[in-house]
Amino acid sequence: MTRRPKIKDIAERLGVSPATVSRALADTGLVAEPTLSRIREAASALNYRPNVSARNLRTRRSMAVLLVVRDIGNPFYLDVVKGVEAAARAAGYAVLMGNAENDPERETEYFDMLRDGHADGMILMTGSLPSTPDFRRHLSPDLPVVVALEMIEGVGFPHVQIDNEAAARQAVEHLVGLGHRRIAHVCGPVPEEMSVRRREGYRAAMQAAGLPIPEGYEQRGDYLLQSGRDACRRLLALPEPPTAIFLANDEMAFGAIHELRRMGRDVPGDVSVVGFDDLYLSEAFFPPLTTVAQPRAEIGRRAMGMLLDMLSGGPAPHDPVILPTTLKVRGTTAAPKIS
Amino acid sequence: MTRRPKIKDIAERLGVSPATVSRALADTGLVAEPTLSRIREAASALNYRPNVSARNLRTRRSMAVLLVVRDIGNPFYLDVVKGVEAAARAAGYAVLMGNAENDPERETEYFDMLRDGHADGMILMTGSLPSTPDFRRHLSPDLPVVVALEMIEGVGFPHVQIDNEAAARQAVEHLVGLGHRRIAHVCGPVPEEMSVRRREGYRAAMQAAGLPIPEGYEQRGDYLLQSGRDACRRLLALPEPPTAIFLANDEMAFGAIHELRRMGRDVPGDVSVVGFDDLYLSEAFFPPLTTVAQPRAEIGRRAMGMLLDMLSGGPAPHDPVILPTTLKVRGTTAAPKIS
DNA sequence: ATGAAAGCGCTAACAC
DNA sequence: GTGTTAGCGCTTTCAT
Repeated sequence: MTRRPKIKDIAERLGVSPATVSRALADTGLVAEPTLSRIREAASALNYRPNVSARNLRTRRSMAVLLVVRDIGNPFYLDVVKGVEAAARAAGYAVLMGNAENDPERETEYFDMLRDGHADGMILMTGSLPSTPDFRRHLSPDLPVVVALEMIEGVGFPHVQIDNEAAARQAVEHLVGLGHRRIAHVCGPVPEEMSVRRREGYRAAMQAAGLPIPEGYEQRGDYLLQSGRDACRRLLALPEPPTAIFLANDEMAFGAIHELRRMGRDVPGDVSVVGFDDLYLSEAFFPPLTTVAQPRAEIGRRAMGMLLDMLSGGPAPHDPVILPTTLKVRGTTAAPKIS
Repeated sequence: MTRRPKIKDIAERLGVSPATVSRALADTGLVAEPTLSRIREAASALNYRPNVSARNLRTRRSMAVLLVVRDIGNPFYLDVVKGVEAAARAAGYAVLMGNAENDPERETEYFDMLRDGHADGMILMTGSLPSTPDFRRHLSPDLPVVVALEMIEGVGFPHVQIDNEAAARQAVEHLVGLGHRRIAHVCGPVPEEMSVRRREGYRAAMQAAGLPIPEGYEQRGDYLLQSGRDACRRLLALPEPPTAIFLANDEMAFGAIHELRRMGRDVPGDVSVVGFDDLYLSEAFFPPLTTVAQPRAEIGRRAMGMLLDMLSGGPAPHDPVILPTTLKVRGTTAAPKIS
């Protein structure tokens, strides 16, 4: 036997029909005992494996899902991907990797992959959708798509996410609670929804505490290390520099801490720093970073769970699933010096 | 039109044969101009996309590759995955995610996925293979499999990797060059090949420098943060504690630095630390970590490139591809205090 | 409980 | 340059 065995081979060997072999191997419970065992043994002996293309063609399903992230190289996604993978695996689905790189054209391609049968469903972790009319025309809210981490408004896909605004607010309240009054914020690339929400949380907390947001206290970043550094430098150059900085993600927070240190400031002695995301190893930094943790693996699992429900004919949930965040108070925040 | 269009629909609409449509859409250059354009336009108007299951069944290829890592949650793989994804994408291949979790059974499943047509080839980044006789029996060296990062001996798969021993040796030589004589090592989970090689590099460098390796100077770790901490504590409890520690990866190095700081030791003032891998953000630590960088994205690209060559009928390269590493001298290493 | 037959949608021989 | 035909390997009516 040099050729890969197919169902027909087993069937002929055993003098049964291909249909029976298929039924036996699929555990349908429709095949009676003497035959069942013989088929299983023969399949095992021949080291038979069903051809997935043939099966997919026939069943019109691929038993695969497509996971599309903004940047596969960003550690931020590690746990989410892990959660998705685990849930998919448990349900017998394979996971295809999608890397959008913030490129609308690529995103379109992933939607195409969905349509052409590469995958049965898609989990989208990009903050936006291509805006070409051609794309919009073919967009339907009952595509098997779940949006996770990010928000995409106006297309009716189910979401699983956190309350970014409330979480940011909590982070700033922590600083306020420590006695800080001069608190600055470095936001992400507004007007992206996530960046806006985190900034809104900052503003809400400041207002609730009756604190002003002086000119220059809101700096714009892009979630990368260098932008944290740059924003920090600008903040320290202010006539009244802040005693605390809340940055919209951990990576920028590391950049800021670096810059502070380079300029001879102690963290948290001179300036407190709070991040957002609780990256892998954020706790291992020195000092360990105070930050907002989101349940990333759980987000991945839930997103996959929702997708699986939709794929098995369930209705697309209309309300977004909001998962709780945790403020991790660690070593980069302290009371301000008496001034 | 409510149903998904198929080739036949286009063919009938245009009064040509399905074969012609297929050829036109596949850019075979076999269809002449009046027809060609009409077909393209019709396909575009109908928003036609070929069904991949049908195509895969017919062509006996899936145009997908399987990427299997030890732990998808480990940041170590980020750039490798990115490199693989980029190369695969450029060649028109999709990437399926495999997460072995050090479980031989799972690994077997991924080999099965290869056989059953889920993917045309596989990139393996696990250090070992299942050892069950059943698995070994069906193992052939001309499976389209490339091993990256790790080494798997005795099965004849092509490899792309770094010279772990030479790289480790270089790291230790750096410490020797700074004047250190009491240099300890925290290795990975020996007897895994990678851990062994890095340890051999340490030993070779010590021997070449005429330095002894006192009892207890070789500690065993498991590449995780906590084991770096623990090993460090044991090293400091030695009668003659080391002035420098070379750890087999960055994560353990962070653990060690943490522990050193907790015990009031300055890095690099009291103890120098060198890691291995140059993790994402290792440079952002304080002090920035001195470590060995390997060209991870390039490893991914090359592995994928080799796999593509094999898939297009090229011979499996017999000699492993060895990519160069770089010692990144940063802030955690300095000359020892005069003692 | 099993078999016969059809067909999923595509591409590749082979004709013309 | 285009059409005809067959068939990839499987699952699923429908019949018995």
